[in-house]
Amino acid sequence: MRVVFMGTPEIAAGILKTLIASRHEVVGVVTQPDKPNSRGNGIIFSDVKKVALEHEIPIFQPEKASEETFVESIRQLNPDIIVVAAYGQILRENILNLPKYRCINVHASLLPKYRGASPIQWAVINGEKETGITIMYMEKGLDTGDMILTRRLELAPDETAGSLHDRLMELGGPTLLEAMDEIEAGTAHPIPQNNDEATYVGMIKKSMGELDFNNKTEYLERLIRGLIPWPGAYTFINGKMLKIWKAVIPDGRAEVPEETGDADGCGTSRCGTERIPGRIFTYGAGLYIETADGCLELLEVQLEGKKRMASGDFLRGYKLEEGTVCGRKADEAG
RNA sequence: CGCGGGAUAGAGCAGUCUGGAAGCUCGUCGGGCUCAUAACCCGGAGGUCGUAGGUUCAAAUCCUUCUCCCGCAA
Repeated sequence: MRVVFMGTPEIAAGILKTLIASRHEVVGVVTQPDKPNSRGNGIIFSDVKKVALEHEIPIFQPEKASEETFVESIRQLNPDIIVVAAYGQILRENILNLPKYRCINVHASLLPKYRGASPIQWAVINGEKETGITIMYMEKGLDTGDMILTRRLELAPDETAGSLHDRLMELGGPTLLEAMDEIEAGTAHPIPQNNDEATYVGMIKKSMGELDFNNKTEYLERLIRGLIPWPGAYTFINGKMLKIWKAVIPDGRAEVPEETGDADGCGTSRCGTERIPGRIFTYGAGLYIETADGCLELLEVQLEGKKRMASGDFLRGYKLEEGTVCGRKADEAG
């Protein structure tokens, strides 16, 4: 089939690669406009654009995908189908109804759950046991179209959004090709989504990564995994940002053994009786931080301006004073 | 030219302001001690102080250039 592909980030780029390697002909690629580089000068291309450049496929970067001039240029490519994966813009009917086989979408969740922009992260944060890829027809609503194909995937106990992203990216390509085969052969049997079971997730914001240690250990540990590699979970230590790249629940326990002398849930006797969420301390060779109901062991951290490193390395160079409490540097303003 | 931090032994850092013998905590190697240990003791190896120039009797340190890494803001 003649395919126009629309997508932007890495997961879309991975699916595009699979598509290019298949028997289908990718006649055009649509991606978000270039953005200024994060630091210094220059601009940065989307991952999808890089792949398209490598394979010398025509690239379109409209500010708005509903622009009539853009729609017309897609029409002239005469695609049989348009494949969309994490493009980042809402498509209107002037695009949706353009190709013979319409537009299909690769979505990284088991719809109707986790409709929206960040299904991968939330699957991790919510501690889901499984997630997957759904291929569906697109319609006007947000991720509401009829489902063509679903593939499931089990989450590992230490799954991060990054690792899950990679696995879903691998799963997404073949699933897409399979669905396209069915569509072309006329054997696809799209089934409508049960809207009553639908859930929505919005875009991940940077501020979501600021840890509130008044939460439970279990939740914090999942949140940290769900925000890797972006934006990353963080707190503040002595006014400086401390990113937490990897943390575990000590001994796999989150519950506080009550009325014991060392009731901190870590099996340590360091916390004493008074609980101060956010207090950071060392015990043996480990680095820990207190939460509402126990403590987290920090394994990999990154101080503002530094590289990420194992907590042991961090401790070797950082003068950690006893009783230091991490958290917002609120009182500095006065 | 958006703001800022950084580059010193395999790792993490101090030393730079106030120029004057290359240090610390670990790791590593060898030896010792112990029923035992993330234990302790003794000893060793390992660095053109990111690059290129300049100032100076003397530069990790002061001046200039370049490269690379990172945080923030977008």
